[in-house]
Amino acid sequence: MSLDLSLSRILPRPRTLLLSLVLAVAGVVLWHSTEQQYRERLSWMGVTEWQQPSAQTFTRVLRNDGYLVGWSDFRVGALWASYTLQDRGDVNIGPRPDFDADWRTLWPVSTSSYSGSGYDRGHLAPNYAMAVNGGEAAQQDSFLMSNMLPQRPKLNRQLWQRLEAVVMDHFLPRFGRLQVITGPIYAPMEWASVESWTRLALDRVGFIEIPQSFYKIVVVPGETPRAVAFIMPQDVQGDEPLSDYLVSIDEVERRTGLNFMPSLPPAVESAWEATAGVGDWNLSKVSQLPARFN
DNA sequence: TTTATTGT
Repeated sequence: MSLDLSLSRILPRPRTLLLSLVLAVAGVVLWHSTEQQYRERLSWMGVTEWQQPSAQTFTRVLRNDGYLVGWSDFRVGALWASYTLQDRGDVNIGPRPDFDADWRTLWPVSTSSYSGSGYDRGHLAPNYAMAVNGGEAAQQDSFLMSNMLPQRPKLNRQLWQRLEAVVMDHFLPRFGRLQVITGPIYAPMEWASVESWTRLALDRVGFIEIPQSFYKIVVVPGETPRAVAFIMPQDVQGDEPLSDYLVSIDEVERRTGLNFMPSLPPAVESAWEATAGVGDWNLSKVSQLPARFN
């Protein structure tokens, strides 16, 4: 008896091969369209893009319960977090969960990576907003380390906390629905400067690059959408008026290189170009509200 | 605890 090792015995029959291919393609198409639907639900008018894509700007979109994160393997940190909020009235939220490592980042960012650094683990998509809007699963996901960036305590616990509280306590009840995009701004990289390289190599918490400042964009979806944006630096006292940090969305795009809400009609976008705070946000009323913690 | 770390 001889052993038949000819290819025809090993390879599937042409018909089987074709069927497998068709199923594989159908699977990919289905997965892609499902993933698109998830992403669109969490980001009104399109997922954040780069103005000029390059190897350095490579971003992976991590989908979570309640929010999306654009993860940069180059910075070892998120470049943006995006979520939509719906006013749900008074909701009791569960206890504050523990921080959790996220294996998808590939880089080892553990829950103790920030220890002794002098920086807080600052949420991009906030615990409270995620808990109210998306329930327990979203709240738990908001504690993934991929949703954290190094923030100075006075920024995280005071100025930034006040901004997050205003979004939930004033903007959301008033407008009913919001699109929020938030993330870091890094010092511009000058390729010819030794200082720039030194900072890139050393100004880190573990592997994570330390941002210079943070932005938050808040939009009321609609045909003539309102928009407001802030950029807040690391070094603040915490009790400054929020309105001191008002910027236009265009300014945030210039400083990040990102293109937010890429599907917006050009007319709407150009209306936002130079204006900080399109429409009335009643900032004078909320700008000086105190921090919850001191 | 609508933010967190430190230290016990």
